[in-house]
Amino acid sequence: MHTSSAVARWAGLQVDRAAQYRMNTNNSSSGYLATLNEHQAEAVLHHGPPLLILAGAGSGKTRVITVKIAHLIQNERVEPHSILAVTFTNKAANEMRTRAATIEPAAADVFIRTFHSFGAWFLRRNCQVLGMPSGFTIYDDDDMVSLLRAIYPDQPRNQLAVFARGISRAKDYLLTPDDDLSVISDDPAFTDMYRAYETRLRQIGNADFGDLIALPVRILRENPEVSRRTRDRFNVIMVDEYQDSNVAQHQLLRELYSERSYLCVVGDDDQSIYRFRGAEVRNILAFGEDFPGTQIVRLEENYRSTPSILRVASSVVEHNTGRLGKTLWTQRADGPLPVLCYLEDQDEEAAYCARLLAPENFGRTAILYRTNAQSRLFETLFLRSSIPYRIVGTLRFYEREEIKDALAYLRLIANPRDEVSFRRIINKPGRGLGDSSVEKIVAHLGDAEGDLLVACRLSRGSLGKRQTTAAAGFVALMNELIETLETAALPEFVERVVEKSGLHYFHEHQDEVAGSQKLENLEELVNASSLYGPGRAGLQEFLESIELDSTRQTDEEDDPNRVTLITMHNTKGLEFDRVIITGLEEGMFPRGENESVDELEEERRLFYVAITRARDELYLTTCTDRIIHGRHAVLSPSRFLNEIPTELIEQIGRRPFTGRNWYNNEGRNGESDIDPDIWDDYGESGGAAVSGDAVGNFPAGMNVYHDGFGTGVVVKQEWSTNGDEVVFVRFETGRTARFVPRYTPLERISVDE
DNA sequence: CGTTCCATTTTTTTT
DNA sequence: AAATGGAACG
Repeated sequence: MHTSSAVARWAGLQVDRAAQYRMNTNNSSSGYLATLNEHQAEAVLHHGPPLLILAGAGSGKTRVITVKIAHLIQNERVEPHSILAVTFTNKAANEMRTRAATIEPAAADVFIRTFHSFGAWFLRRNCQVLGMPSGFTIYDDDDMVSLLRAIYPDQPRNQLAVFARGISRAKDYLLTPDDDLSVISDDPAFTDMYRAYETRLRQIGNADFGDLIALPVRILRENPEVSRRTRDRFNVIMVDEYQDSNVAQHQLLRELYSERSYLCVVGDDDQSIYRFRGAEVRNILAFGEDFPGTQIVRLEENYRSTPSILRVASSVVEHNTGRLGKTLWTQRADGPLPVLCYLEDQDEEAAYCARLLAPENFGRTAILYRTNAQSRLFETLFLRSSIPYRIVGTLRFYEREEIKDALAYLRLIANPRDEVSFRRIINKPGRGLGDSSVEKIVAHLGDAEGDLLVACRLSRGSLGKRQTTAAAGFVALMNELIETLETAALPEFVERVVEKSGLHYFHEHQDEVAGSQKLENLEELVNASSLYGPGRAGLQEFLESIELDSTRQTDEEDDPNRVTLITMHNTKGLEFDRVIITGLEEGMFPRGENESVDELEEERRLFYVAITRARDELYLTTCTDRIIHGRHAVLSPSRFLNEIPTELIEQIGRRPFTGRNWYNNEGRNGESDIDPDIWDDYGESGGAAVSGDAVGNFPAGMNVYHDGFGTGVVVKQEWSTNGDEVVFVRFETGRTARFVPRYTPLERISVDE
């Protein structure tokens, strides 16, 4: 599914051929080379100075990397375990592992990791030099906010989330609280908060995502011995999707690289879509400056898409400035023109997608959207119409409440200083230890060397009688569980945690009341732990695997004949026969109103990535009306659609008037949207305010019907400067809209009370 | 202390 | 629509 059929066929072919070579000759990858084009072969055979492969979409870069790995092992006699291959996503790492091992079994020993997973591995074995315990667990974004909340209980959550993002961003750029942070935040409080956060996190002994990169860089810079050992360990370093690396990752690479090692990075500046988390396209544009002597190979032949699809992709991305510029070409025959369909609303969009689906193409089709929330409607409809689907990524199994609760118990057992986890579960299920008790306990952390269980014991004097008993009970529970950890197998232990913590009982009850399936989810967590060994080591591995990859890993009933629902970001590196890109409306995609040129270009690159996932067929959909935050919103087609020459696509349905709509016309000063809050005020005042004495066809208070919005009541009526009657209607849906009845089909209705 | 209800708000993408 | 946070109440 991840692999193109062409590539899969090719890889399969190579296995046989490789086997023959191993039997007859003395290991040679010349067979692979025969199937590569000139530039791909050049990239595979290249050695010596650093290599930058500029690989366009679908140009077979994964093939190049995996063949190169095989080539290095077979012909260059490089030890597999001294090869480090870095990717950005777990999915990409898994795929690379599989494909490399298919070509060359010895590649199973190649160190293939995501940047963060490599950082975690490195940190576990070297964090002692920072005085940090190796039993750390990894805090995600949520945990960062929780930690900040523990420090600043009075700050609203979303405010702290802004600071948490700032801290993440600072770490992406290797900035500490001692550095000039004005590029990150202009809030004068930011530096102090960052400093306080760092201090607390170090006390707890855990690491956040940023630390997984930043701390290794620091260790490598400050410890020549560790640095030497690490550089000796990896003779070959390869990095995929380099356009999405951030400054910290770039610096980490510099620390890992030495004159004696071979470095090869692959990337495409047109596919940089992670600027929001610190990715610097500059890393690839100026790669040669940081790694002198760098040679460049370009891969521009596309093996994936039809020319019709590539033309659309190019027409879009050409609107970006500041790109290296490349022209993709293909030998494929022209396919059908991509289709652009104008639809009324999101329900019609889902229905349209459903109509495009048939059992023979379920597995060949992917539906793409900008935000995870957009998957809902498709899910609902597909469930009803029995269309099999799978959702990639969004199913954050480990982010569900009950799972996070159970994980918090596990984490607190793994690290008794984990304050965030402690706060999460100390009173869950309820044991009569509320906020005030928690603060009293936490106040003893100083004397307890940060150990929360010790703090619980120390706080005996300051707590009330009932609370003291509750705290003692909690400590006893934890100690009992710790004992279990040392004696039982991991799943047995996890099951005991779920049971003894009271979560099982609590959710058993909740499930009955709410009809939820939380108990089932908890059981799945127990199952997931069965892959890991016993004791602290096993628990730690289990937790790390979850922390670094929050998507559900169980490849359950892996029926390949299912429609794929996926965010555009998640499609990176994937390809599908048929791709439907949905939600192409201003405000949805590109997202936001007043974004900078840079942000807009990033969205455009995302569109480019999405388009280039398609092999044979491409569909684009855009809606006039969409419910956002529970309210109707009138949207115009994405500006990206205007960038596609009309002769390159087939258009279905009617294109709404550009920029505005028939029921939201005029638009003063070019602004077609009117602040709905203004209308709400009229609604509150009973719709009495009518300027002037003239009575039109739709006076305030009249009940009306509109085809798109249903029934509503006129809350205000006035006359425009050119004499047209203008009415404001508040619909039952809660939405208020402005109409000029002369242009708008608006019906007067009577209402039977 | 803990629950419930009401008002308010909502950057989205991922490691 | 969903999730948060405050206020009010038991």
